[in-house]
Amino acid sequence: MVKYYSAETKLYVSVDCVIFGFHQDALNLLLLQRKMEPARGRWSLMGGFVKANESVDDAAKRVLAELTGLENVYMEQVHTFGAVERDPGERVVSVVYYALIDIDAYDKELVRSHNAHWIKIEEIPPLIFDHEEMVALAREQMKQKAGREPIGFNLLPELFTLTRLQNLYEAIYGEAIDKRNFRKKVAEMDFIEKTDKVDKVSSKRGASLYKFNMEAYNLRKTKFKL
Amino acid sequence: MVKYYSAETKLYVSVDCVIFGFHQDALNLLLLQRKMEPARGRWSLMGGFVKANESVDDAAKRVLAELTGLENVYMEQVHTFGAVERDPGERVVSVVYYALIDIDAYDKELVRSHNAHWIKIEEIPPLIFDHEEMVALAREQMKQKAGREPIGFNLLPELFTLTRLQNLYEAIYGEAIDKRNFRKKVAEMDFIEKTDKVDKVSSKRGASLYKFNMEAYNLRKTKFKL
DNA sequence: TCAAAAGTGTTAAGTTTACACCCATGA
DNA sequence: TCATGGGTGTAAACTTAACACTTTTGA
Repeated sequence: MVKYYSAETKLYVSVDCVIFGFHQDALNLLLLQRKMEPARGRWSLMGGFVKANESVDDAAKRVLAELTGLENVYMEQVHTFGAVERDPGERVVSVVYYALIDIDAYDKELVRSHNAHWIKIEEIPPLIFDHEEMVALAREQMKQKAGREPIGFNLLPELFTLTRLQNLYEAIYGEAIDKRNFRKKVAEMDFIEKTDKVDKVSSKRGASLYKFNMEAYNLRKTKFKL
Repeated sequence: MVKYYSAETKLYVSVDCVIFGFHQDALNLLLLQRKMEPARGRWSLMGGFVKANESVDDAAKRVLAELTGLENVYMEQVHTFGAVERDPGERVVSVVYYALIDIDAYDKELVRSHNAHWIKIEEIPPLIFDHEEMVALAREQMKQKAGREPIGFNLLPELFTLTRLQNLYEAIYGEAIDKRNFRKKVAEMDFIEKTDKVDKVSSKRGASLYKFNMEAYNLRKTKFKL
């Protein structure tokens, strides 16, 4: 291969993942205590370096899979952090992604072996480097997107009650939502389908279980707004 | 310095700039015909490599200044493109930014010397690599942001008529706007200030010139929506 | 005198918000 | 039987959209 750019500098490129889960009516992040230098023992996002033969997106998927064992997870690129001194070890440019996962479906052994823990988003400890800024940006972007596109369902199991869906959106927005107004909107979105199954765990009376029908959503290019 | 990451691969990191201008009631992009390999002679965005001692943001500012002579330009990071084969020369990860500039205020000699030209956004020729995708993303992001924050003024000179401002937003949205509704909204934003100056160029009758008062906007944290 | 752009209010439609009670069930 | 969460409709406030004519002036 011809080397056109040989006069230029190469840099380390990493990915960092802001991994959202929904647990006990609160958003949680999967954070880990570093087992490597620099900053051993301190809290950080899950990250890793981009390799020569993989795309940046693939690196993010790989890093997420290394931690959770999950594939085909909903991920979005958030922002690239490129300050010279952001990593006190060496110069690293980091591309941040967020991932939305169903908190009941991941490889718990793998997560434990990485020294990772789910932490409520309001109780996040100080993070290394610029990771707090990454979290803040990812959270804001996820919030915006969740209001306009049906990505929140990635945080729920396939079947969910309307109360659970409402609690999810309350956690995302950080504010209470009126129950009747919320259900009115959901009722207008016919790709949020009522099943004939009933959840008897969360209440005595039982609540209908719903599911999100992605095909129906894509087909009719329906409006989404929650 | 301790080399923590020496087992990892380094990559070329570049920045590419989608440079918007507003000319003849249309959005324009500043594009150049490459004078270097690979893809010599074909149209592309202005780009450059990130150096070891500069942040990625600074690289974008430098690259923009190299082409236009302008500093303190409004810029936003858009997205990072990281496919392995995106640049057929060598592996390059590119961070894309957009810039909004007043099309009357730039160094025309510098632009000419780079073989760059303003091209109406509806008449953009085929671009190299993934640059068309970069333009599409930048345009969409700029459009979203322009509706919620007062960034459009960066595309205008300090003084402008309301008709010109409306034409700008029509170009950004790609659709006509009702004149009375538009002026009603503008009138409610007291940080868009009427001056006692009048523009006699665009009409015989003369139109009042307005200016955007950034301090007033920041101070009152006013709502913006156009 | 007329062409060309500036400027100006009102009404209808649609969207968003606020709000309170009955229902079904298991403990 | 009662405590708990499930489920339901309406009216007011606000926002957005549609729409047409008069004014000024230089050519």
